Amino acid sequence: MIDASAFLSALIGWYERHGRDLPWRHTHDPYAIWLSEIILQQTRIAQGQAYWERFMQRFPTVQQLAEASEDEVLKLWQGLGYYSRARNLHAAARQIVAQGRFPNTLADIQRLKGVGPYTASAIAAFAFNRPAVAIDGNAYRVFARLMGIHTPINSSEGQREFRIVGERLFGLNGHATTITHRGEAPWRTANSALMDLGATLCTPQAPACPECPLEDQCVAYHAHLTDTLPVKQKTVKSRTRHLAYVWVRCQGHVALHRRGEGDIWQGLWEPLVYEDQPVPTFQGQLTLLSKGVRHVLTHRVIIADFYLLNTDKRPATPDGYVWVNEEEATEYAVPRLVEKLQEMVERGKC
DNA sequence: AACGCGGGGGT
DNA sequence: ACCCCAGCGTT
Repeated sequence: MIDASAFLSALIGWYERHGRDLPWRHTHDPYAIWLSEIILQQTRIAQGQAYWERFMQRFPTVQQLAEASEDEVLKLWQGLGYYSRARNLHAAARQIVAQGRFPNTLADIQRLKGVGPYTASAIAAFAFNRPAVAIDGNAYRVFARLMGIHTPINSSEGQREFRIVGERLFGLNGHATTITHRGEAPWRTANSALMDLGATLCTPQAPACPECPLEDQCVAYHAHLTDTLPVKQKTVKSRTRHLAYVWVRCQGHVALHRRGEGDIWQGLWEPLVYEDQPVPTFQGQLTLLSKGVRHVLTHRVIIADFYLLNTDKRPATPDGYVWVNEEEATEYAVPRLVEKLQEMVERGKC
């Protein structure tokens, strides 16, 4: 079995030549790194990078983020999905400011809202170069293949097992390595290298094993198991929901409401909505803009009809709706699906 | 342990 | 159609 020193030196040697150059690797600012980690949870770099840059520009410091309203943070987050990340990000910013400084130990970092085992380890390593192993989807894949582990990576048992394996491969279990990188502890580099190896070589499909510095040691490579590992537990199948949105335009205003807890898109805004029931008759002119718009979430498929209602008299709306100036409607954070509706309404004007 | 939570890209 | 992505919080 490969030991920590051999693993780390192979990994770091490869990274010196083939590692990715990413903007948040040019700083050790824990705020910038924390922000990148939250944005990149379950999110590809290609999708998240522009958001990181916009957040850093609008909120250069954690104090400025803490002073913002939650609505502004949600608006800046719009389109990125998993909106609880944005709400937790904002809450954690206020935690950090209340504490007076950014937490700098693994345990204290993980007490921040929205920061779990992976993100805490990543911040500890990237910001503070602490001895930690950040096990994300890339690391799970590398470890499963390298060590031939069949335990499902998304099971409790798997999480425990892979953490133990990662700590052993990094030499964090009392058997300290003497590996260093540029005269410093190797943890920042080792974690970057592990992710880059998983993202660019040890890919889910068609891994580039001949280019891998760990090929000789890799159980999956020798046993032809790269198509089998890692193992994941079955996922729940998605269900279909039917929605009808009505963009109610009345004297330059439109009715919006904020979605509540216990459902998708919590905290985001949307126009008048009907679920599993017909759209009633209104005074004024009701136009069907689009029928059966398909919108896919992780465990939901949403089929939506879009309507535009032009009327001179405000129809009765359920509690919680507010009438906002139509030009200002774009200031509200909305789900991507509602953004599509807004685009159709806007196009219809021309 | 199981489930809910977005949106986008690749094959 | 299915998989995956720098996962976390709740039940």
